[in-house]
Amino acid sequence: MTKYEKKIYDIVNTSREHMTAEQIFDTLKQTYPGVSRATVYNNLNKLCDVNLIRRLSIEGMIDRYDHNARHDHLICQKCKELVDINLEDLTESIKERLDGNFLSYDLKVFYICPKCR
Amino acid sequence: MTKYEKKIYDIVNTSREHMTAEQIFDTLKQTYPGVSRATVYNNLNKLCDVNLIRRLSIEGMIDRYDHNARHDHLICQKCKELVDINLEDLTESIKERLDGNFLSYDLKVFYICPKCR
DNA sequence: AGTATAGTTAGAACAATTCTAATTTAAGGA
DNA sequence: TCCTTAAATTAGAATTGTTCTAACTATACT
Repeated sequence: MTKYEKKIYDIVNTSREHMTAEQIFDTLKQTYPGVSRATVYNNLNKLCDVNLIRRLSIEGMIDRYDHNARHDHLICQKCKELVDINLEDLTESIKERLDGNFLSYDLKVFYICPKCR
Repeated sequence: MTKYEKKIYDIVNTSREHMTAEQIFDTLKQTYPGVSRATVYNNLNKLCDVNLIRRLSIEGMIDRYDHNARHDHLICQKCKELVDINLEDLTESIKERLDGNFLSYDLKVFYICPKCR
């Protein structure tokens, strides 16, 4: 792991804020002012490929990056606010269904948040 | 519903192929050669807003549009091939958890497809 | 018919991400 | 330590899916 890869991994894992690439870029600049956007994207892609972090693609919003501990997401359909939620772990039941042939899953729940109701 | 809205709805509902906006545009041109891309996007957005169709945002691929009957998706992490799958319906258990405050959910399962194994 | 409203159009604009080619850094011998 | 090669990083151009804009058209309602 290069210093950038490590630092980006740390930023994503420490934050509980579902950061965008741009926010990660800004944060990284505090430590390495000369860093380039391309480095951020390169390393984010690398980290996602090896499943060290998780990319969140949600309709109508740009990609966000999240730590990889098992959890689900709750998204307000109006304001798009995104919060963590822990629903029942489906790993075993999906594994069974797919004959063990399974990598990960991603569960998003849409609702209207208290503020928007 | 305008003729375009209706036709776009039909195209998405008839296809079992998770079409992109561009593919829908091409198909629509067969019936209405003069149609504009903006019309396709406008109507797709409208149809998604009222939940008549479903937008699929999956990391690393462009948005696709799908009929809205309850089903889940299986995605190959290598080749990104996308297929339908029907896993256990989580609606009731999520509703319970959120005190009825719930719109819909979206479950994606990542695996390596037979071709890529 | 006349007027307001909604829908459509072409293409410019935008923004997130990827690409490119040059440069820098790191790693592993000799 | 120096040399060589591979890997990582850089700046900014390019790409691309999508939205925006302003003009135009169709539709619906008095």
